Amino acid sequence: MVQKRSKPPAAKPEAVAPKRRGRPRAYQPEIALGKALDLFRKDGFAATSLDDLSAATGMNRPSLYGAFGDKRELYIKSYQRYRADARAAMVDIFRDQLPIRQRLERIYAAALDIYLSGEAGPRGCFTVMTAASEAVADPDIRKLVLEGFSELDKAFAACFRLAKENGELPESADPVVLAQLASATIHTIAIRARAQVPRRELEAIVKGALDVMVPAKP
Amino acid sequence: MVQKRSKPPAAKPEAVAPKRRGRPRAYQPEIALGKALDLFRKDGFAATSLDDLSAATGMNRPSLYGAFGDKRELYIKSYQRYRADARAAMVDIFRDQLPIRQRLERIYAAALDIYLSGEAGPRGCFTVMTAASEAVADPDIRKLVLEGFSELDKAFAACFRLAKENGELPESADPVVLAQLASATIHTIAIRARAQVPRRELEAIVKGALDVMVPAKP
DNA sequence: TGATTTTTATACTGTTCCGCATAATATAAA
DNA sequence: TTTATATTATGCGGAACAGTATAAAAATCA
Repeated sequence: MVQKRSKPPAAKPEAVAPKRRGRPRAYQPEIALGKALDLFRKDGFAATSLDDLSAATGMNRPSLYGAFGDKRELYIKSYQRYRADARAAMVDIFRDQLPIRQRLERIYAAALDIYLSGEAGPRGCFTVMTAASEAVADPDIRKLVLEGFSELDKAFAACFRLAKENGELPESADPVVLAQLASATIHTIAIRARAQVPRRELEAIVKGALDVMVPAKP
Repeated sequence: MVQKRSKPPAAKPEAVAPKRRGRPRAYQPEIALGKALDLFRKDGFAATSLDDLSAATGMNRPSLYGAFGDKRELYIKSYQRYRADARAAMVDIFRDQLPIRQRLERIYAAALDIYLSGEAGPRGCFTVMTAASEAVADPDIRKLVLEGFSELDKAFAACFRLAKENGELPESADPVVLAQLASATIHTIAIRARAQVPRRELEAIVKGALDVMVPAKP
């Protein structure tokens, strides 16, 4: 692929009106992908049919194929969108300068918001759902899921490492071990959320875990 | 249902040869249920067809229906069998008198044996899998899953309570909070196992969690 | 032997599924 | 206008699916 097309003189970076050639799209890819993600999060891969996806996105099946590929590719793109959304919801918390306890509290609150959202009941964590289903037989999907786990572990470890440098944690604290506990807490509330354990109980689990991981401030 | 049948004088408790009336069964229900469980654990409810189940159990579909009911009932019976098996694998560990650290080590080792078993790769925890899929839309199944979570939480809490009584834990230790952490550790290794994280890494997670939950013995 | 009972074996029904082929439609370029 | 292009709309085809109806088989009982 040397030239993008024939004309566009490689000038403006696709400003506002790309002036596409044929019949205009009747859908917005980002919105449609969001709808697909909603469905997949609710019902999982196997129980979500292309007809369901077609109805939810407002796109008919050929358009779905044209835009996203087959069902598996759409699932993968939905999952990547989920990860991007989750990252976006967390990035401020990881960037702001905060005491470790507060930072963790905000992370878990944001996680619970994600896990408990959904019109037809809480939907849990899509990474966990995918690990429990498609990741077993599909190596590509498995790789993404492992990335998801690893990303979270590393983010938590960075938090604890920073807190230790700031003297918020005892010298004996091991950031990696604490990060694994923090991830485990994420996983347990994600799973329980999906079984419709009420938010109050999940918050109690988080509080108990925090009291063990970081010194509570009285 | 007043009388069981017509003849059997309510004497012997079904010794060995019940002398059933019609054509003898070509299958053993317990073995068939085990095969069904194996399949469900591997592929989940939606991705397991009755043809698959028929092939795995050696029973044709009408026999499956006669013995276990429809697919959903078979899934529920498989899940209950899973719980019974898991309980049986753990009961000794909970009964024996052991230092808390050793007891937990044995529990996690047994759990990993369950989660990592499977000819076609590790299959994780069926309770977690079910929570992630069927428990959302099916209240009966959800109830079973919540029971499963609760049973584990309570068993762990009993362990920690006993350890505290024995002076193995500081007075400040909260058995319920520790139990939630212990369950969280179960959940995280169950999920990661399903994504084929190697046993060594899972054991490292367990060790880290144990070092936080109970004093390591040097 | 013949009747009864229980299970197995075969095959059918209607539905749902995924993916695609074909045709219609709406835009830009010539 | 005409042509080229990109999308939408309709619907087909073959496979897989869950559940069941019907008939054959294998045992006990009379």
